[in-house]
Amino acid sequence: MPKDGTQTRQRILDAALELSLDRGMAAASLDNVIEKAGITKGAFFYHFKSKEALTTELMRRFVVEYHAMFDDVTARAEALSRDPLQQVLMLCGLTAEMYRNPPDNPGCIVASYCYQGDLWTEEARQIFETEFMRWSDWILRKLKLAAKQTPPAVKADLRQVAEMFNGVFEGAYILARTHNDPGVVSKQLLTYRDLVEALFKPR
Amino acid sequence: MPKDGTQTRQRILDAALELSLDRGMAAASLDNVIEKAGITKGAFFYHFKSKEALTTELMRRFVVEYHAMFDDVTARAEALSRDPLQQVLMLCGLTAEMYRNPPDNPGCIVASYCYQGDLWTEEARQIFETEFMRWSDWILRKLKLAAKQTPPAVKADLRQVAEMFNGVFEGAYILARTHNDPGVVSKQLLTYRDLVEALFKPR
DNA sequence: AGTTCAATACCGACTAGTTGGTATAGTATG
DNA sequence: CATACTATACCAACTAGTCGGTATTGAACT
Repeated sequence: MPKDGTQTRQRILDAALELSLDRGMAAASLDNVIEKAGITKGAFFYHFKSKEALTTELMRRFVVEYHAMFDDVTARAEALSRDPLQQVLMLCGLTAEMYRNPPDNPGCIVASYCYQGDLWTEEARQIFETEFMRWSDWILRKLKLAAKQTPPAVKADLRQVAEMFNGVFEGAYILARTHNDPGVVSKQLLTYRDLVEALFKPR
Repeated sequence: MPKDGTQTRQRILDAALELSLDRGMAAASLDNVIEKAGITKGAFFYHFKSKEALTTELMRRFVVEYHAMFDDVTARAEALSRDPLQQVLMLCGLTAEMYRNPPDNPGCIVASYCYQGDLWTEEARQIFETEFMRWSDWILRKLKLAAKQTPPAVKADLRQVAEMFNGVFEGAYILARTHNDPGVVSKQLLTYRDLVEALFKPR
């Protein structure tokens, strides 16, 4: 049986993720990655054929994880209630719950990558768009069902309301950095939930 | 008439802003800036003593402009209505109006800078935080007045609702990039307005 | 009027160090 | 014995920043 290299590979990806959220992969050098991962140049190029290969792999890993989180959270929300509005509110609550003990400097690689010039390829864009739409499409479907039960308090573009989930999420990461308070991520998510609830409050 | 260097200085700043929003200043090289500004190395270092000086100056210029925008928009909102809730709704509407014809690839240097490692100094953080709070504090003050007139439809943290304005704003820039649609910035701002309106809809 | 002078605005070659990437020889591990 | 590395040397391109020089200007002096 050959030596297991998956650990080293993960270490490289973890280091790259950290650097992505700190300074962005365009500004991070391979030496930075190598040092943080505690390996050598040879090991790096054994696992990745180029820096670009690393960045795309990092993106893919994020999508897989985020996708799994979506499956988990939506499944739990749908199991907890039959009411579509309640399901949306729970999606927000459950996601917020995951950020109750946030990392020191929370961030999202989508936000990082989209300000990274050449790294922000059309392919990367589409992958992230697809992932975002998985969330917003689910929310939109539920909101439309909710609107049938209770007409919204004001006329609002439900698609934009649904997409705002992702927007608030990404925006909250930025607020977390400007206010130096990782806690705002969950607080913003919960406040978004409250606003959606208000929109569908019977009158 | 003496030779005017302020034009060149502006060209450098404009080029740096564009590069900031494209790939971030940490990844942008001075050669990039120089080429985009159509000048030479000598000219650059005549106007700025270092790359860091450029980035801080860029930040300062942004704050001055954003500050002016705040003064303008809040003054107009307060002139158009005496009702605090209406003033908040108008702030959103007027800001959204400014993004009806958005640039090709809208972005914010706050979002860019906070993922720029060393460039994201404590000083920069505080400057941006102060600027964000100017907006959210104004909104919060108005929302508290509105809450006295009409109790909110749901119990919500008004401070978080106020801060969400900045969050939605920044988040919308990211959505604009992932969806490749500059129009979402104004749409998100208007949707935030609708949600705030729903929160204070009399029942 | 012409000459001198200094300040401003700018040019572009140069340097020391860093970048992503290659190469190669050797070592440890299952 | 293949896999998974370490260590080191190397490369061309690029990095931020320096430096000596130059062109243009207005004002002071003759």
